[in-house]
Amino acid sequence: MAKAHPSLDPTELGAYFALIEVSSLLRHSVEQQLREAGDLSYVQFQLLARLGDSPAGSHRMTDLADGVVYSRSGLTYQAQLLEQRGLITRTPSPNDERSTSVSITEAGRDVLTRVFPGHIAVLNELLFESLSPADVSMLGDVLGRVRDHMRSTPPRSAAPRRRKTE
Amino acid sequence: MAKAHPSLDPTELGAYFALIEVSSLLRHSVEQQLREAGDLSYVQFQLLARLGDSPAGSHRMTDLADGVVYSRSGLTYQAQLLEQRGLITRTPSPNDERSTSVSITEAGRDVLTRVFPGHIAVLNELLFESLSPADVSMLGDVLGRVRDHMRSTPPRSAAPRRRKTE
DNA sequence: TATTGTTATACTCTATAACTATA
DNA sequence: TATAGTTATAGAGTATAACAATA
Repeated sequence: MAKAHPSLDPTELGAYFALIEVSSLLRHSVEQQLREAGDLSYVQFQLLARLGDSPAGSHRMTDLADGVVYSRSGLTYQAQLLEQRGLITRTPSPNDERSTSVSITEAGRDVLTRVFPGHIAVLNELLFESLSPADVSMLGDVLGRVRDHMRSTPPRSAAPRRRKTE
Repeated sequence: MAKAHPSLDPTELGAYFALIEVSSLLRHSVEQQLREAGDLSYVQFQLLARLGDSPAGSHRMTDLADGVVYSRSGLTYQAQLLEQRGLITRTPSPNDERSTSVSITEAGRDVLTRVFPGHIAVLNELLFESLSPADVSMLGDVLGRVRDHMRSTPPRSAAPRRRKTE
């Protein structure tokens, strides 16, 4: 809920600005690296990484859209691009014919492998270099809590899709 | 898979993922609010807010581009939109005829005033509600340090990112 | 009827390069 | 020559709504 009179104290303002600025700069650098190293947009990278992390190497479209904060049509668009490049495959799900099962291919894994080192290098350079292990730990803890809170808060405006438990 | 590469420990990975996810979700909600409340993109809001914060209510284009992490042409585009709506004015700088001085108008301040409450409400709802004052303080401190570090490294002008010293 | 996903479409945003003008 | 800014352009990405197919 919102406070009675909306205002932020300087500490909150500072945290907000820092968060926005850091994430913008980081995102920008990372996107550049991904584009150069593997001709991937950040969303495409996220999709591949998520599939690569999955034990089965596959997910349903809806699960992917949920994880990446996307409209389903946007996800379809990105999936088409990845499929055209042979980095993923899409097949109807056996259990539920409505669903599409998305799987990462060997070529997809290769691209991930090619892209990871530079990706990590950017993160180390920009994000972790100026932080102590304790800083990193706290950051993950605090932001993790925020994320859980955000995920549990239903979006205020039209979002007719429900999230399913994995 | 290659394993001789620098990798991230689970803590770092968690912090990174949380940062990306939180900033994405926050950005998404904030953009929606700004669009609904004042028909502003986030960049336009940033520009107006920056001008509104300035004592003189004006800045040079270059300073604005610097602050918002933008290409100059992108800034020109956004400034045109804001000027068409009468929210800012652009005039040649007196001292240096090459420069353009951008000023916020009364209408621009009105839009900011109209948009702020909802903006802050979203921040409170999504970001601050799940955090203690100490968390907020720590977040601002740590991310502030990261930002300073990022800012002190060469901007994303041209040079492709390399791991090794040049 | 509700859900999953695709398509059609229209639009916003962003970056690069060429350009003008001032310093 | 270098800097400040604009323009022209072109492409990528996104969301909305209509649609088809399955549950």
